[in-house]
Amino acid sequence: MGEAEFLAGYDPRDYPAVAVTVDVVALTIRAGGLSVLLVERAEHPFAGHRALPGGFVRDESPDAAALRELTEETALGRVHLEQLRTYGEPGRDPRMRVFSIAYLAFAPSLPDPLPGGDAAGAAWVPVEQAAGLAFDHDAILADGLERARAKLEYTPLATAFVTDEFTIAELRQVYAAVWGEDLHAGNFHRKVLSVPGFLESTGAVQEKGGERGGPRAKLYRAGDAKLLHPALLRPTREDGVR
Amino acid sequence: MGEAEFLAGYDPRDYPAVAVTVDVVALTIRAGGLSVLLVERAEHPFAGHRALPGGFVRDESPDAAALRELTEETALGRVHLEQLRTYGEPGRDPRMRVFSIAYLAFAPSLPDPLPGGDAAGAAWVPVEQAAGLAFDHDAILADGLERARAKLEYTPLATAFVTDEFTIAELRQVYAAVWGEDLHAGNFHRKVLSVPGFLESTGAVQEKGGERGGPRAKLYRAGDAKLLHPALLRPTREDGVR
DNA sequence: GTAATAGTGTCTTTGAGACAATATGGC
DNA sequence: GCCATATTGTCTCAAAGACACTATTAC
Repeated sequence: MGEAEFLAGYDPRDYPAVAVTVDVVALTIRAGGLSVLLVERAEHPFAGHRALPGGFVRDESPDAAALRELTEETALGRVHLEQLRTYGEPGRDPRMRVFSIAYLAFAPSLPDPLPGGDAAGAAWVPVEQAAGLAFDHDAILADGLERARAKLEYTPLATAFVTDEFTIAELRQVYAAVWGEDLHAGNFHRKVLSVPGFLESTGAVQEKGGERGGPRAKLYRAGDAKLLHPALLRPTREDGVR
Repeated sequence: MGEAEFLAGYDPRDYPAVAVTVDVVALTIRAGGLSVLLVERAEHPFAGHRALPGGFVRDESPDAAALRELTEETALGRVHLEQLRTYGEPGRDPRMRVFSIAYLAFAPSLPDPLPGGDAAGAAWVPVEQAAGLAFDHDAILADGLERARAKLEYTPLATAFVTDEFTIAELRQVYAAVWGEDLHAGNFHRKVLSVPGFLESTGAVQEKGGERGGPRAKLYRAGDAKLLHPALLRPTREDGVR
């Protein structure tokens, strides 16, 4: 049997029906805290519950589906999007077998969009208040947060949370918000500048100093490094995480 | 409409047919080199081509499906299995829309199984000879190798490649095989012993010294650390990977 | 005995982190 | 002037890596 005949005799309906969706953990920094984009579900199942934005994958790549779902909910500019992992336990959706390809998105802080998309009310919610989500979205969010915390260590992804030109203090606040720990300003300053390719000076300084005074900080752009060497390690948890 | 009526009126056949499979990048060390488990496809599409072992996900979790496909091809003992990522570009399988959840597996070196499973001939193939695979499996393999190399740095996963009790030299050969670089024996020895929870002494030594002489090495077991602190970093590529 | 290998010692360089000092600019 | 903040300086300690050395055992 050649491949042509094989394909002609092939009926996809012979296989049990499954669905594939994407769900997006979209993170941004708002008011100094890490926030996640959530929607309120209008339909069953879990009507009325909050959930991660997402939907069925159409005739498109999963990456494209994730970007489409994200821009349906909120107007994002530059956004970093990467695949997180896939969740497919039987029974995670009561309707049918659903596999969800989860994505992680980082976006610069947005003014205050509270986008009123077609899903009932999308909103940025501080991550510590995001619990009781629909389906297994609590677990997906937790995995996404852990991935984000780890990626800040050895990649320049913190720059995805800030505007094109930023100060080192703004970058430090990103690390502090994601890791949930304050970092020593002086040591952080010297360290990020010592990593080749992480930051690139614009030569300019801020228009004004801080709200309560202080010198005007220099402005930087993201450099061309894809990995940070040496890495910025998180302050040692009990050192020797068993 | 309540949830019960909703589910009653729900016909999965209303959705376009898609399939979900798992594909496994199973790695082991053989004759000092890193090898991957490949099968020869008996059926269209790509009949006669080599491919990663895999198959459809049944009424089971994706993790269980990956383990089942792996044990169908070869008798493995202890094996580490983790999800890699999901591949779902339209057109990656000519039959229908297929999403493949890829897994990464590490197994201790096996005597010489060349398992004769039901797929035509499964075999361990040195990774540098594994090219021209079916579907997008070349890319999946490349992603799996990169993940494996990175995970050796900050997790104790190298111990998944050796037997329960092992010498530090055996562990070093795992690193050398996966990273493709020789490591300094003395420094490696001191380093792995300095990482809390990585290795645990058994108190015993090898029965015999090396084939060409030398002292009998002490034996170790994997410790209880889940992360290595400090990490074992790869020898600096051009430092500052841009 | 010879050669290969396990394990240890030592030294240098780099980087992380604690802390201090200086300079700037909003109020 | 006052005070918060940006930036730089200094010191200490940990760790990576180069290299050398000793001890052990197969042949």
